Amino acid sequence: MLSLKFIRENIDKVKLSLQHKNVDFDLETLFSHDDKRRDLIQVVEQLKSERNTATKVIADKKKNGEDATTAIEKMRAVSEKIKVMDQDLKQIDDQIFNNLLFIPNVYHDSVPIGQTEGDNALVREWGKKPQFNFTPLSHLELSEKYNLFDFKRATKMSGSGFPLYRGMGAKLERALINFMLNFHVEKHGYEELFPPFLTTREATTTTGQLPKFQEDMYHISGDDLYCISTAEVPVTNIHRDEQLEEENFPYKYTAYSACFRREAGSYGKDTRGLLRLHQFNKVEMVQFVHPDTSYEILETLVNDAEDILQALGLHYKVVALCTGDLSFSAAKCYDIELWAPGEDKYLEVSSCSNFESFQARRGNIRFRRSDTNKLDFVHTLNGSGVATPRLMVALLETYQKADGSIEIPEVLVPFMGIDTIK
RNA sequence: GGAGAGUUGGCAGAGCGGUAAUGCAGCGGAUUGCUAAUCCGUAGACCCUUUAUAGGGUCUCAAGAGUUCAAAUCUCUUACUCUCCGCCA
Repeated sequence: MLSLKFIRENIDKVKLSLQHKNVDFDLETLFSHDDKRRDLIQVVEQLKSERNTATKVIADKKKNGEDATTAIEKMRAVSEKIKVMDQDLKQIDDQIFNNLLFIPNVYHDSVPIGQTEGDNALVREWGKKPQFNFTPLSHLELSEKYNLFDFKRATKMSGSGFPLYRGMGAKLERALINFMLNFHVEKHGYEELFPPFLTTREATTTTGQLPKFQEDMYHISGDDLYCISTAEVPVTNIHRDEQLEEENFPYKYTAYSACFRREAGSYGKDTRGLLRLHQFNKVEMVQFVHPDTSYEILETLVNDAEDILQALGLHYKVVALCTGDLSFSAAKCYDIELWAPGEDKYLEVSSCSNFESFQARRGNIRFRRSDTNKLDFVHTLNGSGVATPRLMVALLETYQKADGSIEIPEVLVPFMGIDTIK
């Protein structure tokens, strides 16, 4: 969420961001609500001030055994007025707050301008596309061979879009999760968390999934809980309504979670196998940092995700999202795309974003600045490190051999106990 | 699911209709050869005035609603915490 003050002071920036994110929003109405609110506050506070003085007078009179009836009668009318005005004020406050929740974050100056995916900027590539002296199979064909995934039977359980991993497929999935968690903890200094997978409406609003993207979330109506679409939701809320210590920056957390997405509106896109799912596994990194350093840290966060892919020896590219492709809450975002030889395309496996104070404001996550001694909002960052389904696809397709076997990358062998699937 | 107790400032803890004691910690200041001790100040959100410094006001005792001239205090609803019982991987 942006503050009204920020919006008023950076109106051009906000308008541009609305335009690039294709959001239709009436700022003028918002401002007029705010003006009305200020007027109301002035009047009602004047009345309250009167009441507070009168109340002391009444108390004194009663103490001295004098008659206070006239004063009480007078205050009765004032109190009635205050009551009505307070209700009006609350209504307008709610209205303003609810409007603010629908304004997207503004983008950072370094974000490339553009409308669609095609306008994203290539930042760097690592490794090369592997060469095969045979036609590489897709992950689905490999799965058929080794019975790694069972989509057909999964349908009996949950309908389409929910993967069932079997045998070596299940073990490899577990190995990937364990490998990534260990890596971030041991090599990158994150604290490991294992969070709840259902979150409250309030927690889900902090990170920006609600209220705007309600239709993308699975919702448990009986308890008003939401199935998390990423571990970002519970993990970011670990410090909601807290004041963090400046000397402890950056706060670094990594967490595995299952992720649930309804993917409303994307039917028919990438429906093959593991490419787009309603439930998948992901290891996430979340950081709470000092505002002055958040953009430097974003770079290191991307590197942390890249380290995983380098350790696994997979070719990828890093892309800076353009203004039009940027998500609602992000000020800047890098995507990492893995090469999948069997699919013959790059697959997005990670998004690393700086949200600046957008989420911190919604979740009231602050710290006291030593330079000004004032409270300020922290910056939050998060990145996938990384999502497993497409990682699994790229891995299987990259490491397949001419004899039909699949090599296990060295770093995963301790977790798998074997070095080849055959 | 049932019964009971509780939720007050960073922490501890009083107040139970007249508008938040006190202690500890942190921070700032004073004093002081140094340290310690002592003393003073000390929150946040919002609104107004002001070029600024600064000043004034309103609100905040888990959240919301109600009673009242006046609510931390009384009533109702909700959330959370603890204890016991039941159920349960």
